[in-house]
Amino acid sequence: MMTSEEIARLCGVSRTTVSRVINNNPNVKEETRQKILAMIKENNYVPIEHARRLAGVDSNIIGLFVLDINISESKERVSKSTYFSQLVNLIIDQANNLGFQVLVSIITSEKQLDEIKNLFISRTVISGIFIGAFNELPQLNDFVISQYPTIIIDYQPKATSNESNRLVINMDNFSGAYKATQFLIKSGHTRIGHISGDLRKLSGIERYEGYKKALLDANLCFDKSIVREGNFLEDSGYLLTHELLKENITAIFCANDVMAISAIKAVKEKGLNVPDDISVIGFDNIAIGNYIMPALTTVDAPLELIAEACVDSLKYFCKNKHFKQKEIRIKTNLILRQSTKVIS
Amino acid sequence: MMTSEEIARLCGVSRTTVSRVINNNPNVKEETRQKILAMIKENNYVPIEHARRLAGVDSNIIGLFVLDINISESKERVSKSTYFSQLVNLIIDQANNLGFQVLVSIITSEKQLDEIKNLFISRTVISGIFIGAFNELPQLNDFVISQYPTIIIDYQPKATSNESNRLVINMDNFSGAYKATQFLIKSGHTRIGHISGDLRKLSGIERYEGYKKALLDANLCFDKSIVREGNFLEDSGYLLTHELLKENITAIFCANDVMAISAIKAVKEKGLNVPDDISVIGFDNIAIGNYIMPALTTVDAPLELIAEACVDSLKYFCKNKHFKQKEIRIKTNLILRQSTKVIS
DNA sequence: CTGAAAGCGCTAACAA
DNA sequence: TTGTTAGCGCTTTCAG
Repeated sequence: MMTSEEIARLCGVSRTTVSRVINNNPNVKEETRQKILAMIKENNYVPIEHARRLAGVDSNIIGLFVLDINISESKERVSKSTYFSQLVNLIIDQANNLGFQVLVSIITSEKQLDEIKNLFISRTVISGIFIGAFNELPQLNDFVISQYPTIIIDYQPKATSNESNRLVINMDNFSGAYKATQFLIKSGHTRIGHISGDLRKLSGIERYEGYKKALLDANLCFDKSIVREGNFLEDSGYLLTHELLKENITAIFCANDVMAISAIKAVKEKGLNVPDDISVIGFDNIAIGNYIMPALTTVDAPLELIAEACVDSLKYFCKNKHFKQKEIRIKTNLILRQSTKVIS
Repeated sequence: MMTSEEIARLCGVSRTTVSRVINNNPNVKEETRQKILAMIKENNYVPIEHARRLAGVDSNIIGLFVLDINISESKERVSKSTYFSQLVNLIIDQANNLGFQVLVSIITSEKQLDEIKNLFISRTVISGIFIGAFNELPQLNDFVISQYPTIIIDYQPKATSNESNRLVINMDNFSGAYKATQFLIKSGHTRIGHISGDLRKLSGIERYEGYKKALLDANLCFDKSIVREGNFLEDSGYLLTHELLKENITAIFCANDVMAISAIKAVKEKGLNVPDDISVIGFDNIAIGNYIMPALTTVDAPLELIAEACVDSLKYFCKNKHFKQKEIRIKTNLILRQSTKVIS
């Protein structure tokens, strides 16, 4: 096996010098450096990570933890949803671009959550990104998020302890939902139903709040009987729409696109038309939304920006040992397509 | 910082004994073991991974590599597709369940591919799973797949060198496509278009082959003018369907669901109806396919089984230092829904 | 059943 | 500019 010792011998220098070259230490004669570099390349030498880490070099592995505990009695998993999958991929991609490796874990039980903690303590990862947490976060061990640099996506922190190594990144759910609802109101709708997301999650809560506020600001009464609590997954959109259609509504604001798409199916099954009879609007702007009929009006919530913010912030943290800010909000935009319509 | 030394001191034993407990070595008096275990728990002690690795304990990190080089001139990424995202998630989930950690990397350039190689050499990962490779695999460095235990999904290996540490896992694309096409034929269709997947990938090739064979077996002529080469992504399904509709066809077999869904949109835009005018059938059985109108007839290609096969095989490899088999084929099943129809 | 000692491959003072 | 030396925290022979 190739070691730095071996490279050193081959070059007639000491291991230290080889180490200097590897770590870009300037105190090496250019000629020596080139010679060593060549030898390294020739022998396909790569230092054993564990040895470097043990000797004090920081790991470049960040943990990406998808919390997916007990979403419902069923075996449905948010981690399988388009939305989460995409976000995971985007974060990995961004991280790889900035020189991080990403260890992804899907947490489906308390036991697994403990193992996550160990990833930090054992220094397998240097920091972590959490997604999918319930806002109460009863599950997430405070120990971890207080001791290690941590980013939480879609979460409203409670305590204010030790904030310098914790960052929260959120969509601007409230104003996105507000804009969506307001748009429906401006289009003449007054009976606007809402299928919420999981209300244990910040995005679910805030989108619901935005919907309510828009209603109130327009002097429309907020009628709880045309609101249903969904869970961001296909079947809830489908089933709850069937319920909602009994309530004399002309529009539905769904807390995400997946539910909106299945809402459209439910509407059609009822013999009604989207958008002629019922307007439907989603949230997220997933790719397929533009490829269904009618194309889905939605709120663009760019996951790329979340991924970027994550990784940039982590990079910043590595340099400065603290995050630049406590919270980042990502702007959302209404995307008008064909699933909504002006009514008289 | 807590170390095994410290635990040892606290318990009045040597590090060796603590190490034995951690590694489940039976040669420890039960009483001593319990005492140490308690102390470990009390102090939240977890051994530093790097130190263990350096001392010879195998890593439990497997690499999951999504090859996503240059799919087309555009910036589209297969790694963002529902299909890949899901597969990635499923593999992670399975792996976590069997005690592996998963390091995911998305490879978008030759440079990144080199870095992958380093992950093996530096012993960051002990083995790797590759998905998204072009069948020619000009990019994938043979060095890696010949030296390290490697699983490749959706790939037809050429060489037969060093097979004991390489496993290929594939869907039964051919028979799935065959069944789909045959079903359309039995439903009375004779002019059946095909929108293929990326023909640089095995799944693209084999689904195309299955389509052809079914046609030939039914004595229908294979007409290249009603075949279009797609790329498994939304827009190709959409655009190519518009082309295909000029060709006097009554059915389209799309190489995956995402293209099938956008094909349906294209058909509707043309003022035609699915399935009355045009039958559409997909492949993959993604979740949303059941929630569009009409619900998509498709070929179920269960990613869970691939994920399971992957991780089980890896587990087996860890024990026996070789894979149990060279190739695994996952069965596919036709799922009949509403996007296809019998014609006279 | 337990401990002493050596060593995994690397980095980082400190000296030269 | 380079080398010597001493660890990093753990596992693992080998003795006892």
